[in-house]
Order: sequence, then structure tokens, then C-alpha cells
Amino acid sequence: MADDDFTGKWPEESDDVTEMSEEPSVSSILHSVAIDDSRNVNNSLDDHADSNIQTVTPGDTPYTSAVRFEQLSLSHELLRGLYVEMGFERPSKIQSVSLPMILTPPYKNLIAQAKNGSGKTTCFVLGMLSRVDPKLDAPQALCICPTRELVIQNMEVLLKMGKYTGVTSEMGLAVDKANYIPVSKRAPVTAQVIIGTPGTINKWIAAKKLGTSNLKILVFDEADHMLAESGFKEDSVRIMKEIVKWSPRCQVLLFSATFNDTVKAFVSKIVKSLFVQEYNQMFVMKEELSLDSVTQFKVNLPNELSKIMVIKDKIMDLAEKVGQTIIFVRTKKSAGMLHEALVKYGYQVTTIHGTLAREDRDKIVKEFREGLTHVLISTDLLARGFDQSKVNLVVNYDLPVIHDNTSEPDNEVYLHRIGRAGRFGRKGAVFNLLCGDKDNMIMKKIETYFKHYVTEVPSFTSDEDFKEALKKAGLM
DNA sequence: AAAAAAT
Repeated sequence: MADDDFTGKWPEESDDVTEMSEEPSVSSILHSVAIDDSRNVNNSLDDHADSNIQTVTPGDTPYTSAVRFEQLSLSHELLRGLYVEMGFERPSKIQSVSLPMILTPPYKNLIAQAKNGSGKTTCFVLGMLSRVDPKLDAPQALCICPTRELVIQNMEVLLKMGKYTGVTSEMGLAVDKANYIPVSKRAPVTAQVIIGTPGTINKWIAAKKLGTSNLKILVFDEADHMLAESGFKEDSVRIMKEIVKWSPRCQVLLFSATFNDTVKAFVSKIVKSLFVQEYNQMFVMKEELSLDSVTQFKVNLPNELSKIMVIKDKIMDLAEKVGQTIIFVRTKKSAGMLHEALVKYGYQVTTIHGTLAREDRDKIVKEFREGLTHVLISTDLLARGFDQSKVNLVVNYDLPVIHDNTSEPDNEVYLHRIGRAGRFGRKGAVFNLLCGDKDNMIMKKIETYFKHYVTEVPSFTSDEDFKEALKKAGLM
């Protein structure tokens, strides 16, 4: 990493910045975040992951970035969790900026963007744990996530970090048929932290099983998706309205790696209109969102069939040598087809998508996490947030496109997918399989959007070319 | 198109 990544370089005050702050500009303070350049910190979070973070804070609450966790007045038990269980030594850059904003009264809301693999989860989990009153046996912190897999993953982080705190927690997930009990029969939730999917959380609230009057902090993980995507949006807004009714001062945290300008404006408006508290913002320019540690490639192919051939003849062998691989496909159907084809050729792959039984989904993820499987085919179910450090190869079997206009790329999903590789600054590679002019056009648009050129693998039939690519990515 | 939810 070049040194100037650490200088807190301040981008020109762009339209982006002023557009975002809907507060009168006089009261908006634009902070450049200058962090003490402690290069020799052995933090498991990589400090170069968020080089330029811009923050907008309305009003006059001053925030000083935290260089050490001790500055955040955390409980001894929580500090122990951070040091002993998580292995942290000092706050990563995103933590040092966001944690003071989260933990300083009057507990303003926060819209926070940070790169993939930079440790957003640890930020909001720490926020939830530190704001819970251990003496009160009632729901005080609630976290909403788009998928079952993300709920489970976030809960694992919470349990680890909160190991010594005695804070109680529960997952709000649909249970499989075998263990089904009607909501009305279920006992009221007394756990202090709840992490769940929107459907189940709404159901619990509607059935008066989840009280919202003691909630101090509400987190939306993958917030751009949760608040802007139809289906999720309605559920999320319903949850917020219910909470604001009983806890109008509840702090709202919105976290994601992506907030495009439209969504950013929309999301700010919702938070502003529903909650009394002002909000702080933290964001990264889109040109800076591509991870330096992940090298992207494109492979041009003559027809759809050759995609399977490339996976079979090139990717599968290389994947085995390199680490773990996720192959993203657009539909469940093509997931199944690719799966069948590879199995027929004698390869070991597993496939995950939303229509599988919940227990199967859990099992497939578990096996992948344990390293029992090396190649996982997935729909966009796992595009966001899935954190498996051994994944260093991502294949876009299909490019991510907008659903009602398939000639337009879904830039956000693209970024999330490639972010499954290169967790916390690790090296990674991405192969985009392109077939025809349309794919090339979409790829070009993605490159333009992020202002990031993607190298072409010269020949899809050449073993050497693929090896060369992985060498270039630092994987061989 | 995919995701979440349960009937």
C-alpha cells in the first residue's frame, strides 16, 4: 500500500457531499478524518481498507476518532471480548471513525458506508453490545438482515465479542416445519439483543411477542438493500414505524458497502422523517470502492456452452489449488444446471439458493465454512455480507444485471459479489465470464461506473493465461 | 431475478 493512502487525503468538496447533507450547510461540519498513522499495528482488520472516509455531522456534537478502544468507555468485559476473543488491538479506521459517532450521546443516527471486508459488522455489533443495559431483561438492540445466512453469521460475531458481557441474545429466524410452533404459543422475547430477518421480526412484533418500548438501538445491515428494494422496504419501514411509536429516540444505524446516490437520498429521507434524532453520515466515493487486493478479469467466450467448459477445464482445477471459490449465477435454474453439469463431469460442488430447505441451506454453508467443500455455486443470496476468509476466487458466471432492464448492470451487486473475495485485505481474483456484445457492454458500464479497468484473459482455452492471471492476482 | 414469510 502506498503511503498516501494514509494521509487522510481530502477529496474536493464535491456535489456529492453537499447533496447529501439536507441540513442547512452552515450547521454541517465536514470532517476530514486524520488518523494517527500507526503502521505497525497488528490488527486483524486491515487499516488500508478504507482510505478516504468522508463524514458529515450536523449540529455541534464534536467527534474525535478513537485511536484506542479505551477511549470509548467500554465495559471491561467488552474490552476483554475485543482483545481476547476477537484478537483486536486497536480500532480499524472505520471503527475509529464510526464508534465515537455511535457511542457519544445524544446517540445520533448514522448512515455508514464502508468497503467490503473492512469490518462493518464488528462496528455495529460493538455498538449494540455497548449500549445494552445488562440489568434490564428486555429487547434493547435489534438488527435486521436480508438473509438467514447473514443473521447466523452476525450472531456468531455477537456471541464471540460479547462472550464475557453476559448480554443475552436471540435470532429471529423462521424455523423449519419440524420445529414449527405458532407465534401465539411462543413465549415473549426477553433477550437483550435480537438479530433477525424482516419477516420474522415483523411477525413477532405484530403478535406482541417482541416489545419495542426498551429498544435503544436499531441496526439495518445491508441497509441500502433493506430500505430500497421492494419487498424488503415495506417490511423495514413497518418495523421502523412500530419502533418509533414506542421508542422515538431509538438510535438507527444503517450500514452497507454501497449506497448509490438515489438510494442515499431516499434512505436519509426515511430516517429523517421517522426519527426525531439527527443523523451523521459516513461514506466512501464509488471510485474508491473497488478493493485493491482483489484483481478482476474478464474472459470472452464464443457461446453459453463454453462457460461450462471454462468452469470445468480451467476454474475447477485452479480453484482447488488456490483456496475456496464462489460461482455466482443469475437464476436458481442456471444454478441447478451448472451444478448438474459439473457433477456429471465428476466434480464436487455444492449449490445454494433460496428455495432450498432451510436445514439444507444451513448445512451447505456450514460445510463450506468448515472447508469440507471448496466450490460453491450461489445465486445473489450470498452476494452480500457473506464472510468466509478462505474465499479468494469469485466467478461471475452471469454478470449481475438490473431485473427489469437486463442490459444494465447492477453495479452494487457486482461490488458486493467481488467483495466475497479478499476479506480484510487478503488477495483475491474475480473472473467475469462474458458471452457476446451484450455482456461486453455491461462489463464496460461496470468499469466506467467504478472507473476501474478490468484486464482481459487473452484466450479462454489457454491454461497458461489463467495461471498468469492468478499470478498477477498474487494467488500463485 | 432473487431475497424474506407463512398460509
